[in-house]
Amino acid sequence: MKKRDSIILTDAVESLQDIMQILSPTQQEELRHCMAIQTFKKNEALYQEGEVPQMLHCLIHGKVKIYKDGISGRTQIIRVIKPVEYFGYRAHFANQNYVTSAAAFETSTVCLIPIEMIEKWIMENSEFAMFFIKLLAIEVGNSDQRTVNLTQKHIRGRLAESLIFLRDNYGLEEDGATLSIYLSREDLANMSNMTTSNAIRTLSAFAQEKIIAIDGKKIKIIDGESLERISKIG
Amino acid sequence: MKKRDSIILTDAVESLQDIMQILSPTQQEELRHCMAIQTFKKNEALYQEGEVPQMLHCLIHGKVKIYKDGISGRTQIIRVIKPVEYFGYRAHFANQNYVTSAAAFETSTVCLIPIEMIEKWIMENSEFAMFFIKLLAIEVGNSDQRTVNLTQKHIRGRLAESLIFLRDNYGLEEDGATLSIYLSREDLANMSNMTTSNAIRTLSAFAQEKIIAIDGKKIKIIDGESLERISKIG
DNA sequence: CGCAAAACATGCTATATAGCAGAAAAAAGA
DNA sequence: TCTTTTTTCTGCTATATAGCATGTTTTGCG
Repeated sequence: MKKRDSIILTDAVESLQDIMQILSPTQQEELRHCMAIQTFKKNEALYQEGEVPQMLHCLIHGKVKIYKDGISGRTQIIRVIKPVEYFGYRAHFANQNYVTSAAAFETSTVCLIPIEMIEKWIMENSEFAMFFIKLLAIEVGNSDQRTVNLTQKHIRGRLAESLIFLRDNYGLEEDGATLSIYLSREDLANMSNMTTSNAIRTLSAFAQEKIIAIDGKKIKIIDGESLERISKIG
Repeated sequence: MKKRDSIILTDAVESLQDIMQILSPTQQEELRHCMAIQTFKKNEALYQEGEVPQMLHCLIHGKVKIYKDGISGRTQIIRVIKPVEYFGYRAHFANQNYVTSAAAFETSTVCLIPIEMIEKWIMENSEFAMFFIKLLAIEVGNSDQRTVNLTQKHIRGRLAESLIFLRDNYGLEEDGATLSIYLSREDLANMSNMTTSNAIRTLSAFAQEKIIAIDGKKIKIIDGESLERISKIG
């Protein structure tokens, strides 16, 4: 058990290369001492809307969704996380409680770092500060783009876009065509701002048009160009 | 002319208090030397999607919209700026060209600061860095909330929300009821993710229900509570 | 393994919102 | 001031998408 933990920790430290490189030797040492590893099962919540943000999260293994529960039981998936990405720190810097929730799509390993330490290093280390400015700046741009896509594109365009995004973000399996993430129709709907029925229907339509092939939750992209075209024209 | 300019400059320096306070005396001096003032007429563009970001903008007087042109001629107003707020810097830190455009709702005075100077001061001054981390962190939260509101609320809810937002952001006139910003129905529609026709129709409906009173572009909020309720339930 | 629960599929209906046309009013410009 | 252009308004129609019901398949669990 002890051995297994330390292997995971070594793993984690390796994953944190991007910020490790920026930190000073002293800060690196501090990080090694304050970080913790936690594993979440499929569908388990990492944090929930309303809670006080205390940890910066860094995804080491697995897949995570960030979502908001909205009007009348509808959920919007705001962002999906892949290794190695940072999340769960924004609310702290905005002096807010979490306004989103996070849950694991599948078994996921997360490295947790106390947010006060992050803040401390930001104040000590301007490159470290710039690292987070960059992350946030990119995120604002993505969020604005998402707003326009979700509001202006039609159902087919939105679903096509989600499929393309999943391909580009999580990649494909060895066959070079099957999405390497297996989402429920509901999750796909919640990413694409539509009802589950419509996600099912539209997915079937794409399959009938030979743009994709579906085998349960497995989705194979057959005609990526058509998908791009559908996504682009809306 | 020279005198008028310097009065405006003094004005601007006063408006920049929040960042002036954070900067060191040397940096303050640098800021005074590199800043410029520019005035934009109603509907004039401050910058456009695709351009290279070179200046941080700070609105001194007036009202500005940040928007994105989307599918088939539709426009989404992403954010509206009031004095004294900073904008136009995000793209630089994300290493992108502008992905949004900015234009003046009405005659507006803007203070322009070279973005390289901002970056320099961020690297020199951790409090200054933290200032921008906070701005961006708040902006990501707003953007995520906007996504859910625009996608999940119905037309009445979205318009009600826009009206409330305009009241809270730009305030009311002396009568304590009239919005102090006069927007076209089209701008109102572009804020609320609907067609101009529907903005007009829904506005008329609100007027008929005695929730607001309309006199051309003047909008008077009569029943703020109803508006809040309509906005909340979607 | 067998059962219950969840997820998926399909068809039908209801409805919110877009789109368009034509007129009136307001604003801009000459 | 008169003319032209833009904006606002109203009504009608078209359509995209939600909502619901029902059956089937898959998944999870005791």
